[in-house]
Amino acid sequence: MARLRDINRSLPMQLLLARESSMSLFRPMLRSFGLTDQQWRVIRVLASRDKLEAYELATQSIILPPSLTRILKNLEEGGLLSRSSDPSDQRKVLISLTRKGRKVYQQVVPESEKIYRALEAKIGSAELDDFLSKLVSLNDRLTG
Amino acid sequence: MARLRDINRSLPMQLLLARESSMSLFRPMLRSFGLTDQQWRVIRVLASRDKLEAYELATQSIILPPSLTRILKNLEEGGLLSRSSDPSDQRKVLISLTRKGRKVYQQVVPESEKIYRALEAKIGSAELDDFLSKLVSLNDRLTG
DNA sequence: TTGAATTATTTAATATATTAAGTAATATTA
DNA sequence: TAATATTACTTAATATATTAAATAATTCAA
Repeated sequence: MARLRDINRSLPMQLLLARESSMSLFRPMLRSFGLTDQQWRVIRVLASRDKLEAYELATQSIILPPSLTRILKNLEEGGLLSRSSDPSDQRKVLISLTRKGRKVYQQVVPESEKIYRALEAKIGSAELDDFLSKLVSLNDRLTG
Repeated sequence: MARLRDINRSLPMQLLLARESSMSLFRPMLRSFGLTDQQWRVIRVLASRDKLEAYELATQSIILPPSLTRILKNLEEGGLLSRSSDPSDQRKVLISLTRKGRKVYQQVVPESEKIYRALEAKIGSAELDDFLSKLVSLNDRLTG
C-alpha cells in the first residue's frame, strides 16, 4: 500500500510548523497593540514606503487581493492608513500610513526586535543567519 | 527613526513565503480531488493511524481545535472519515478514515509524490535534504 | 476610433484562523 | 464524596484565505 512521505520529510509541513512556531512568539505582543498578523504585515511593508499600490502591497505582505481589501478597510477605519487613487491610472489605489499608523509602527518595532533577539538566542545567532540565507535562496528558486 | 529588520532578514516572513510558494505547487492537484489544504493534512495524518483522538489530530495536522471541528464535520459529511467516542473517556472523540477516505488518500499519494519530485528537481535533491534537516532541527528547538 | 482584451480592485460565497466562552466528562482535593 | 479544577471538545464572533465572478479603467487591435 503506497504511503506518503513521513511528515518530517515534507517540506510544506515543516515550513508550516516553523512558521507557526516562530509567529507564536510575536503574536501576543501584536495582539497587545490590537493588531492581527496580517495587519502588521501590511503596516511593516508600508512603513518603508511613501505610497504603494494595492497589488504591490498584497504581494509584499503575502496576502491575496480579496483579503487585502477587507484588511485595508479595517485599518482605514482604525485611522492607521489612508487610500487615494492614482491620478495617472484611476484603477489603482495608492495606500499610505497615516501619522497614527507610523506611530503604531514605531511602538511595535522595539518590541518586535526584542522578541527577535530572544529567538536568535534560542536558535543561535550564527545558525539562524545561516538558515535564513538558505531559506532566502530556497525562496528565490521557488518563486523565480 | 527606528526601523524593523528588512523582510528578507525576517524568519517568520521568509517561512511564510516559502510555505506559500511550495504549497502552491500542490494546491491545484488537491483541488482537483475536491480537497482543501487542511482537509488533506487531516487525511494524511489519519492515514498512518487506526484511530486518533481529536486533540492529537489537531496538533499533528497543525490545525487549532475550533477549526478542526468544522473540518471534521465537512469530511464526515463527505463520507471520508467517521467519529466515535472513546469508551474509556467519553470526552474524547476518536476519528478514523472510512474506506472511502483511505481510497482518496491512495489516489492522492502518487500525484503528491510526483509533484514532490518536481520540487526536488527544482531545488536539487541534496540541497533539499540538507535544508529539510536544518528545518526539522529548527523546529525541534522552537517547539521543544 | 470603437469594440475586444487586459488590468486593478472589489464583491460574493465558502472554508479556515483566532480568541473567548460554553458544555460535558473526568480528575482532584478538602 | 461533594465541591472544585481540569480536560476535551464545541459554539460563537470576528478576521482572513481561497476561488470565481463582477466592475471599472485602461490598453490594444482591426
